[in-house]
Amino acid sequence: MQLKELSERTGVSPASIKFYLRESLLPAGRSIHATRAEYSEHHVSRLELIQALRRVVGLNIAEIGSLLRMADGGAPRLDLLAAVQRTVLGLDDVSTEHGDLRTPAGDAVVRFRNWPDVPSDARNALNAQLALMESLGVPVTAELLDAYSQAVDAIAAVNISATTAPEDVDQLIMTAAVGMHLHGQLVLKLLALAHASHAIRRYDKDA
Amino acid sequence: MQLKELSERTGVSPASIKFYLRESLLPAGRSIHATRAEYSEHHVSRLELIQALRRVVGLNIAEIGSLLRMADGGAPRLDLLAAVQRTVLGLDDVSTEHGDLRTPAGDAVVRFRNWPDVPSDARNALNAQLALMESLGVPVTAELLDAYSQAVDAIAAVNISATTAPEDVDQLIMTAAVGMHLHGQLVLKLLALAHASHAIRRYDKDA
DNA sequence: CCTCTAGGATAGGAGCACTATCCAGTGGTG
DNA sequence: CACCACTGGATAGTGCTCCTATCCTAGAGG
Repeated sequence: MQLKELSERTGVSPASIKFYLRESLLPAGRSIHATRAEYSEHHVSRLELIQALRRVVGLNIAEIGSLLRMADGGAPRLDLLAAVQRTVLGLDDVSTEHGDLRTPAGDAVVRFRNWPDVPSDARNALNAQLALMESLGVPVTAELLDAYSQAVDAIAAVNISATTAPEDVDQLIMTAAVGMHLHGQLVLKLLALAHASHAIRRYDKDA
Repeated sequence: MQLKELSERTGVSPASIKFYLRESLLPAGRSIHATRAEYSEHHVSRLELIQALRRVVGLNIAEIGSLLRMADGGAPRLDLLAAVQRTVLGLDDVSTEHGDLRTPAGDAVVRFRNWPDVPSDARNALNAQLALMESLGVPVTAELLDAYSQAVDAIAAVNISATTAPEDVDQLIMTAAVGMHLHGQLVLKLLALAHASHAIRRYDKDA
C-alpha cells in the first residue's frame, strides 16, 4: 500500500506520517521508484504502536524514537524491557540528577522484602525519590516504607504472574509500555480512592 | 518590600512575577502610589507555593490558578482537598470523558474493602480507568484488583495516620499537593522495583 | 496528456510558560 | 532639584514540542 492508504488505515494524517518518517520513528517504505513507495503491514502496526505510546502512555517523540531504535537495533529483550520501564515510569528524570547514591532506607526496603540486592534503574530511582522527599522535608518513616513495600510486593506478585511476553518486539513494547502505564495509573487511582475513603471514615468518626 | 526584593527573596524573575500577577496566581500588592506597590510575606509564601506546584508537582498555570482561586474564594477545606486530589492525580482527564459510569469491578472493590460507598471523583476516576483498560484490551481480573486494593488500603491507612493538616490554606495546599504527588511517585517507584525484583527472580528460576 | 501521488524541503501554526522591551509616572537619594 | 532605579501596564518575542501546510519536481496510471 502507499502513503495515503497507510494514512487511511491508521487514521494518522499523511503529514504526520511524513513527520514520523523524518524523525525515523517509522522506517521508510520500500522504494519502488523515485516517487513511489510501498508500505507493509509492519508499518501499520508500527504506527499503531507509535500512537499508543503517544496518546495512551504520553511519551514524547524523542522517547519513542529511542525505544524504537533499540528495538530495531536488535537489543536484548531484557534491556528493552528495562528501557521501557525507565521511560514509561520516568525513572530517568529522577535518577540521573544524582549519581548512584544509596539511601539507608532504600537498602533497608530491599533487605526487608528479600528482593535481590542488585543495582538497577528502579533501585536508583527509588533512592533518588527518597532523597528528593528528604530534601523537601516530606517525612518517610521506616514504618510507612515497610507498609508501602509490602503492598507493592503483593501487587507485583499478582501482576507478573498475569503477564505473558509476546514474540514480536513491537508487540512486546506495546504490551509492556501500555501495561506498565495503565497498571501504574490504576494503582494511583485506587490509592486516591483508598485515601479518600479513609479520610471520610476518620472525618465521620471525628464528627 | 517591592517587586525586586520579592524577586530576590524567592529566586523568581521579576518578569515571571509580573506574569503570575497578570494570570492572578499572585494577588496584586498593596498599591502605595500609581507606580509603587508593597508586597508582604504572604506573597513570598504564595510564590513558593506556586513554584512547588509548578516544579515539583508539575501542574500547569491554569490548574494552579484554579486551585488558588478556590483557596482565595474561601472554599471549604474538604472541597479544596478534593480539588487538590483531582488536580494532582489528574483525575479530571480520565473521568470527565465518560459520564458517571459505574463498573461492576469498581463497585466490587468498594464493597470488598468495606470503603464507604459514596460517589466521588476518585471513584469515577477508578471506574473510568477500568473502562479504559477494558477498551484497550488490558485485562484486569478480580483477583488482581483485590490484591491491588488490599495493598493500597494498607498504604492509605499508614499514610493518613501520618498526616496532620496545617491551619493556613496555602500551607494546606502545599502539603497536600506535594505530599500526594511525592507519595504517589514513591509508590510507583517501589512498584517498579518490586516488579523488577520479581522478574529477576522468575528469570533466575527459569534459567 | 492529465491528474494524482510520492518524496524532499521548508515554512507555518498552535499551545505553553515564560522573557524582553517599551512606556510614562514616580520615590528617594545626592 | 536633577537624576536614576523602579513601578504597573501593555505588548511582543522566545524556545520548545508536535505537528500541519505549502511548494516543488518526477513519475505512474487511466
